[in-house]
Amino acid sequence: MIGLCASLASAEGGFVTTLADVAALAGVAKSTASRALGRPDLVAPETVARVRAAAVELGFVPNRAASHLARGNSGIVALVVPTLDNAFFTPIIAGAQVRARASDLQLTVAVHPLDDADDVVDLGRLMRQVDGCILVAPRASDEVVHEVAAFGPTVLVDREVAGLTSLVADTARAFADLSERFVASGHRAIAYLGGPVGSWQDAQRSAAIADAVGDRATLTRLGPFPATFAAGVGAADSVIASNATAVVPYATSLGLGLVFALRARGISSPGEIVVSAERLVAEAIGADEVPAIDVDGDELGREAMSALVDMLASGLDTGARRRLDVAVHWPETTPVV
Amino acid sequence: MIGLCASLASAEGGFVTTLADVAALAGVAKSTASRALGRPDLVAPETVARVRAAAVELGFVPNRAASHLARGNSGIVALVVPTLDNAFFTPIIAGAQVRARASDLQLTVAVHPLDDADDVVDLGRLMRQVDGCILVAPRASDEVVHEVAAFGPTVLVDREVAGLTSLVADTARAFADLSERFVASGHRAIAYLGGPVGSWQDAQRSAAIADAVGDRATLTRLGPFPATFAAGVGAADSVIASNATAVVPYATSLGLGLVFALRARGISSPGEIVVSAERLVAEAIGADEVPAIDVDGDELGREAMSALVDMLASGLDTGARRRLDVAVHWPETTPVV
DNA sequence: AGGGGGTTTGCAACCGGTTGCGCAACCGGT
DNA sequence: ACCGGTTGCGCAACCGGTTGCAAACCCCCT
Repeated sequence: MIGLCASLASAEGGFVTTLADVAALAGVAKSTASRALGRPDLVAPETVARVRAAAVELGFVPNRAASHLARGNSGIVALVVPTLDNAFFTPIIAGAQVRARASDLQLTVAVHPLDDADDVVDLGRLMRQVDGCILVAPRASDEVVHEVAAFGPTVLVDREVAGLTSLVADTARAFADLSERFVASGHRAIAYLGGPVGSWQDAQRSAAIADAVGDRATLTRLGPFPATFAAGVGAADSVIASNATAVVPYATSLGLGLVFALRARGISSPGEIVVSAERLVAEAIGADEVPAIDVDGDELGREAMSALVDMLASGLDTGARRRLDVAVHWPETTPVV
Repeated sequence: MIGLCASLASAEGGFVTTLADVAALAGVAKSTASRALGRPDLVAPETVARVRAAAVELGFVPNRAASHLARGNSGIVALVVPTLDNAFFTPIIAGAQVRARASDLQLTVAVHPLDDADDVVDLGRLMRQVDGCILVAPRASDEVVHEVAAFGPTVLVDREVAGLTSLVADTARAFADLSERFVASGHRAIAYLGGPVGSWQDAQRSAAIADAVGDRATLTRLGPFPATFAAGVGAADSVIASNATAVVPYATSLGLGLVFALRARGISSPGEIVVSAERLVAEAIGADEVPAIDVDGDELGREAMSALVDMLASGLDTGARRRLDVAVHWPETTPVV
């Protein structure tokens, strides 16, 4: 802890050791100590060793504020998510957090739906304070995304926009895979529960499924629906009306709601209607026989942060687009028509 | 954004304005400008106005690193949670985040189960870098909590330890309330699904329920259980064996698992067995007739951060314990025995 | 022996707010 | 008009790393 008032400082052991102390103990100049710790390649190995030993002995912890002031950066990166109420985002945060700490960066999580262009002003203020940003903005318009990205180094997550570096979970591919298998195991009527209006992923997934199914089965696209449990419950009737025997829901919560509502109507799932799910939910439902996808949100966050760190280190934004595989779990016991 | 390399800086409008610029424009010394902005009571009102105007005109954003360096603090507070996989913690994070930003503090979320004394060392390193800490450590031992708190200003959440400032949701009180009402509406066999070993809240809740029920009904305490869906499923048999007509589960996920398993066995809930729930889950189950509690995690986080901010500002740790009311939702339609 | 190139190290000037101290102007009171 | 007491403001010294620049030194080659 730093700079506490007396009553609080009492909890604190002793004084803060500075780089100057380390340098003194090692018998070198402050500058040499700094380089020995930060860029050892510029200093004689023997000196590096001495300085390191001194640092360890004194329990030296560099003062971030001083470092950032001198380097002219903030050491903070922002992670912008639309909401915390969706279980899809929290693992991303956790993953990004871990990777950020590994690179000694502070992560600041900003909750911003960004569905409204006004938010950009707010966000702009925040962005002036950070070195870079990971943007999870599934529903923002391309323009808004561009505006935000213009503030500085930005990595987009789960969404692609021309010219910007992005990292997406290839859920569309996984959904295509699922529908393909549904068709292959005899299903002739498939329904896709579409996601929220304007969702980039929804467009991708919808297209991928249509492509995969082709004319080998009828595909009913329902929606758009918000990614909520309630919406899933509400979708049950249209699903039944569609006569689909297999359903691929846009989101976890949507599917869970549907399964719930179907069961309430006496329709077993899996059984009469197979609803694909997300791995964790499949486990929760207690059903091993549910086809499921497994998006590794943690990896998504980690890799996005990696990309941002690289960007910050190299100083250039390659605009690269990367897609992460999404595992598909296809149980032996999946009902066949 | 600060300090970008050329290719990235291109995205950036112009130069960073410093306090010196503001001072120059206002025609005062840097020191006066600093005071005008930070401690207006020390400066002539007319001067304050001029400086403020200059600051606005130049779009001045103070450099945090410089400020922290000069003041000798870090502007960072840590929020330690045992895991992110539990929906109980995320609203706390969100609430704390909001309040922290309002006080211009960075929040760094550290995931630390703290069930192992070794973690303290890790955490110690982190704590040297921050101004204070909010600790959510439901299962850590009192000793470990004390050790962590010794690092600096600390606010405990959802747990009380002698001598430390804490803020808890009075779930125990709510649980007592629930059991009381169960008894009043005729239930004569009540079960409590206990939480994880060593949980402070579990001890509180268990005791509060026992106290509330007294000898007016039989109370079966089951557990300990981890706060997971699976554990809830697994608890179904013992619940049935207990002949309880009303169940109060320690945690949301535990109750959800139980309801699921009961339904799978053809036992309706609510109906034959009433399982109390958490408001959001009750909604999800689609059952308005479920007695539910409503812990405002957001408020918990917000108020905890408030307490920490006060502590930091005043410089003294009062060791105050505060309890937040937990709302109890008791539907008209709750089954009566 | 003299000179070139490379490495190692120290000096000192930053980075941009904050704050102790001192000077000056201004107050009402005698 | 003189004086102790405010009040308002500026000077300059910090806070603690970082880095450009140049000095000192090494090895090797001509």
